[in-house]
Amino acid sequence: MLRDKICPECKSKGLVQDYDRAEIVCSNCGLVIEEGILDMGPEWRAFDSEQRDERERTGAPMTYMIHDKGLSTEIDWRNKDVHGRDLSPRRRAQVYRMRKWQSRMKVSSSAARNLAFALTEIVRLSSHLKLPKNIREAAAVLYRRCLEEDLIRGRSIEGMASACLYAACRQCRVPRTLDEISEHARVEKKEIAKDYRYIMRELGFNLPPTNPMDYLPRFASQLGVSPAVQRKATEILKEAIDRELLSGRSPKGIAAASLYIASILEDERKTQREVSDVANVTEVTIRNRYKELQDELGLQVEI
DNA sequence: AAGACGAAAGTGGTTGA
DNA sequence: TCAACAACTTTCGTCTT
Repeated sequence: MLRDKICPECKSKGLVQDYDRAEIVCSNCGLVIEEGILDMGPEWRAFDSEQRDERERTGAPMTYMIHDKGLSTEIDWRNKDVHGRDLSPRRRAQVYRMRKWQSRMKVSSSAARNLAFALTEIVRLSSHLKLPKNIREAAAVLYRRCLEEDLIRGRSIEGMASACLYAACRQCRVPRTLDEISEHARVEKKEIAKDYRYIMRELGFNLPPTNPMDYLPRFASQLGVSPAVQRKATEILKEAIDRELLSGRSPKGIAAASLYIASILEDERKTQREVSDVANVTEVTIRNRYKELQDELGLQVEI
């Protein structure tokens, strides 16, 4: 399937995985398409068929997606042997013990599988979103807690993993919007939001609403404005927070509006369109917010 | 021509019965 | 579960630079 992909640079087919350097590269022009891929192959090498037989254990690694893969042992619940005869008391006690251990093993190994799968999803997402390591760690810790509290059952691992990452971003005050997360996630925004609320409720977390301030640095750099504008926007935001103008408004919109005003005040005017693009809100929202800010803070912004 | 403006209708999420 | 509601979006015509 990889070979059918077309290199965006030279338009030729033939992408290959370079496992030693964990990259997907074009065999024609050498363009690195993706870094940090995972090697799904066996970790040993065989130089002839004898070695292969010797080293092969249970075949190729199984996918984490499918529970069990039929590899685990089943112990019948009836106290009969293969001929249908009753077991001796001694034998029966043994079977009881085996059953008990069997079920314990199953629980722990399925939890481990679940965790392994969730962690790869968290790693995948956070590398797409270019999130720092500490956020990944925080998300992983959160997910482990969800597993311990048995919150995953009945929900999709992908959804819960994405929700944990979203929560970790907010905890660490490096907010990514739900839109940004769901753009790369394998589940819909709706589900992530639902799972997020669920996790917060069940774990007794009480994260404050996102502070518009946390969006400023990212928006400012995407907009390409000077630090002066960012500083000005911060001032405006502080003032707005003091006057409690934020309640009920989307943090993105407020962050965008303050940047817009700041850009005008600092003579680095950006259009509403440009600002709305980086913040992913409409121009109308920016207009409404900046009107409010202007009125309430008594700023005279000459257009 | 591009940007800003604002009205009006539509959308998705929250809240409270 | 449903309706009411506020915030936000979409769309579009008009005004300003």
